[in-house]
Amino acid sequence: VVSKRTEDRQPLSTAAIVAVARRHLVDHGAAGLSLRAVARDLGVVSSAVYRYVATRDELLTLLIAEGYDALGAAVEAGQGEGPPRARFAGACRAIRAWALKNPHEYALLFGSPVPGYRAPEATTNAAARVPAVLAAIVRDAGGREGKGGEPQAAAAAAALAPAAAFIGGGQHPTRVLEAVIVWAAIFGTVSFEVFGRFDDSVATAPDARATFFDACVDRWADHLGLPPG
Amino acid sequence: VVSKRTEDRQPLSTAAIVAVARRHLVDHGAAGLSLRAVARDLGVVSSAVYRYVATRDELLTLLIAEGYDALGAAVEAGQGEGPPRARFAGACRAIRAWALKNPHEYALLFGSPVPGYRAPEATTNAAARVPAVLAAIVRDAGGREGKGGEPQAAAAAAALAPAAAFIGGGQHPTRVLEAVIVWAAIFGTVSFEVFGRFDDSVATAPDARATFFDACVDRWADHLGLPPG
DNA sequence: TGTACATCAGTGAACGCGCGTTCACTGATGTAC
DNA sequence: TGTACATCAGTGAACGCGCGTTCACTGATGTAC
Repeated sequence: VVSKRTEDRQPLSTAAIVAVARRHLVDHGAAGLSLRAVARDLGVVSSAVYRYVATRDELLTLLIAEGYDALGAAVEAGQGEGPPRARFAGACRAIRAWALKNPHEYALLFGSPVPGYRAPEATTNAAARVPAVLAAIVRDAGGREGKGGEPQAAAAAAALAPAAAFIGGGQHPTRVLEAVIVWAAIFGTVSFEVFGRFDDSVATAPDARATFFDACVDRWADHLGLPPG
Repeated sequence: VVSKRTEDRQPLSTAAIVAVARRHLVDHGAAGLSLRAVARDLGVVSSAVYRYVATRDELLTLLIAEGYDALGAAVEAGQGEGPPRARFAGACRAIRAWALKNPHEYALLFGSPVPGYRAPEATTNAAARVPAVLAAIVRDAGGREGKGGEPQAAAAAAALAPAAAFIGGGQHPTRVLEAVIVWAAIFGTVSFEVFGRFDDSVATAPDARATFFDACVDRWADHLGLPPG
C-alpha cells in the first residue's frame, strides 16, 4: 500500500526543503526551526532530509543566504534608474517592503544573532548586496558641501577607513560618516516597525506608516547631502 | 545524608532565579532558556522553581522587565545634569555602554521578538523609561529653527500624533519627526554594533568604536537641532 | 528484446537527550497553648 | 519549659513530548550487454 502523500508528492529537493523551512520560520522563529517538522510537512520521513541537507545548521545557512539574496535582488530592482535621490528612496522603500512582507525572514537576517551559530562566508557576499547599492548611490551623488560635523567626522575617519574603502571614490569623511549613520538608521527604523516598537508612537494605519517612512527617507537623503529632486 | 549543595545553598527566591536565568541567556539566548537548567544551576530540583515562578513565560517576563529597568536606570543616571546636548550625549553613551556590557539581555529587549510571546503591560512601563529621557531632552531644548524637511514633516504629522503627545509641549512637527528618527537611529546603531554588523565597515578596536559612536551622537544632536555646547 | 546489475531516493526503527509541568510526599521550622 | 500542630520550601518520580542524528534496509529506476 502506497500512501496518497507519496503519490502526490513532488520529488524532494534542497529547494523544496528550504521553501518549507521558510514557512516554518513564521510559526516558531529561527530557534524553533526543526528538521523533523520540515520533513513532516513534506510528507517524508525525517531521515530523508539528510540526503539533501547535512545538518540543521546547514539548513539555517541556506535560509539566511536565500534571504540576503532575495532582499538584495529586491533592493537592486527597487532603486530604479533615476537621480541618486530617487534611487535612494526606491532602495529604502524596497528594504521596508521586503521586510514587511517577510518579517520572519527579516528577523532571521537582522534580529538577534542565533546563539551558537556562526555565518559562513557564503552568506556574507549575499549580505553585502544592499550595502553595495547604498554605496553606489553615495558614490554617484558626487561632492558634498560642508554642513557641520566636520571635526567629528575627521576624528572618526580612521575608524571608518573600512567603510570608506567599501564606498570607494575617495569620499569626504563627513560623507562616509553620514553614509554609515544612515545605513544603520534605515535598518533601525525598519526593525522598529517590523518588531512593533513604533506601535505607541506612530499611527498604525498602513498609509500612516508609509507616510512616516517616506518622511524618514527624505530626511536621510538630506543628511546624506543628496541633491534634491 | 544531606548533599553539600543543600547546605551551602542560599535560600531560593525569585530574585535568585532571575539572576541565574540572566546568566543563562548568555549561552543559549531567550529561546533556549530552560527552567530545568536554571534549577540545576541553583542546585535545586526543577519543580522547586515553580513555587516562585508560575511558568517559563513568566520568567521571561521577569527578565524583560528587569532588563528595561536596568537600562532605564542606567540612561537616567547617564544623562547627568547639563545642557540638553550634554544630556543627550550622556544618555546615548549610557545606552551603548549598557548594551555592550549586557549584549544578551539587550538582544532579548531589542532583537527579534520571541515567537509566541506577548509582553504584558508590566514591561511596557519599564520600556518607556528611555524614550521618556529622550523626550524630556527634546522638550527642554526648546524651539527649533527650520532646517528643511518641513513639508515631509507636515505630511507625517498625523502619523506622528502619538509621538507628539508623548513628547509633549507642542513641538514643531519637524522636531517630532526628527526625534523619532533619531530614537530609531540610536537603537539601530547600537544594535548593529552589538550584533556585529559593523565588523566590515568600522574598525573593531574599542576606542575606534567609541570615537565613531561619539561622532554619530554629535550628528544626531545636530539633526535634532540641539544647541551646541 | 530481454536479462543482470548498480544506483540511490526514501523508509522505519532506534539512540539518547532535554524539555515543561504535575503531584503526592517529606521534613524542618515556627507558633499556640 | 515542653508538647502538639500547622505551615510551607523543597523532593523525587512521573507524564508525554519533540528533537537531531544514525543506520541497515527496500524497492523503483535506469543502464550495460
